[in-house]
Amino acid sequence: MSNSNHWSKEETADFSYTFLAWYEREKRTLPWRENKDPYRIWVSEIMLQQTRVDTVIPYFLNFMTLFPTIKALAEAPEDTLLKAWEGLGYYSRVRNLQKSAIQIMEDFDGKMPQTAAEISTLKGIGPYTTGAIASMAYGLPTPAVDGNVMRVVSRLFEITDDIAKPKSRKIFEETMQDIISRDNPGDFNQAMMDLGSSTCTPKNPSCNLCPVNEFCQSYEKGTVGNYPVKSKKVKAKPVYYVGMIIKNEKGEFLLEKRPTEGLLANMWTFPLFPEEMMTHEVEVPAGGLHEIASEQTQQIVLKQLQEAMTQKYQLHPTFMKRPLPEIKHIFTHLKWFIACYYGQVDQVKLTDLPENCEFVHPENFEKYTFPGPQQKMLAQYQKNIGQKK
DNA sequence: AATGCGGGGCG
DNA sequence: CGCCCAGCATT
Repeated sequence: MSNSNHWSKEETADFSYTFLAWYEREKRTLPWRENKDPYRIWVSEIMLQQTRVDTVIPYFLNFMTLFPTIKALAEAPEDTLLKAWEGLGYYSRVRNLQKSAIQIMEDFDGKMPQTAAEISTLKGIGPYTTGAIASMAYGLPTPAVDGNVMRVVSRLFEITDDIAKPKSRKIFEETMQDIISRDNPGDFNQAMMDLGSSTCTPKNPSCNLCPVNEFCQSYEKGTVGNYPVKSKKVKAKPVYYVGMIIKNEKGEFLLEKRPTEGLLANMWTFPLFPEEMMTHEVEVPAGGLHEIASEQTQQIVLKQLQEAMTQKYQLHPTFMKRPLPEIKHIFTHLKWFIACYYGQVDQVKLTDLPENCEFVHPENFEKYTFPGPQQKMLAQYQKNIGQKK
């Protein structure tokens, strides 16, 4: 965890002085830095979300020509607006921008609200953008914590909180709250972001050129490379299954016990088959098996289901034509997608079932351990089929 | 806490 | 070419 006391008053003042002097010398000339017009700052900050400065500049200039005021933005026709954003991506940003402009016309008398609390009520403005506008336009000492700032601050104070976790943002906001310049919070925030993009870069930071390296704890210790701590979200690997929900004439369901080792060991599920076994002859839509449009393709899949059931269980179910909507279940390292087919069998001959399989009545399900995916399959069945007769 | 949104840069 | 990036809203 982070320490809560960072620098003495003197060190804090010393840092601000050095840092702001550097910013004054080195800051880039950008169209939205010409003045402190809150509208310009707002639009630029929205455009800069997930978008590089060089990309934003021409869009910003064009946007300001087309919609020079909040009122003009609020009244802009949808197609003109979208056209002005074309190519920037994340189009909900521009829709929210206009929603907020309308909100400002109606609730704030056409003037940008001037407190952090009010600014943050606007659509598309979260914690970062609130801090950016409040500090840059109104001189409020509000942190504006984005990825750059978390990186810089984590190195300055050797903060080990994982910046990939949403709740870590709070730690960095508190740290910024402690060190932000009360005299010039807007430039302080912008200096943080400039430093992060120019010098205190993710890879190969230019510490020897850094204006504040004498304040940097990780630089002093030679541990800059350890920061920020950022967990890689190990992408859960997708695995596709077909689930068989087989009911016999006594109302019992076929359950299968999983192997004694490995994932979900010894737990019970409806039989699961790797999807490829059913679909090696067909193309599966992105949304899963239940989105197969062609009757013919469905028939091929059904035929494969039949063969699989015969081979493994000596059962000959009558299947529904389409599977239930695909179920998702996320493990740490795997993401299961299961398309369940419901089928009925007449035969009650149990002798041919494999040893790890049983027909079980729902009354007795509580005696069996069901893992998450099985709970979801069961719920999906009950929702779609279990009710109706 | 996890996911979708859309481009661009990078290996 | 696929992988990763990162604020915000939504769920």
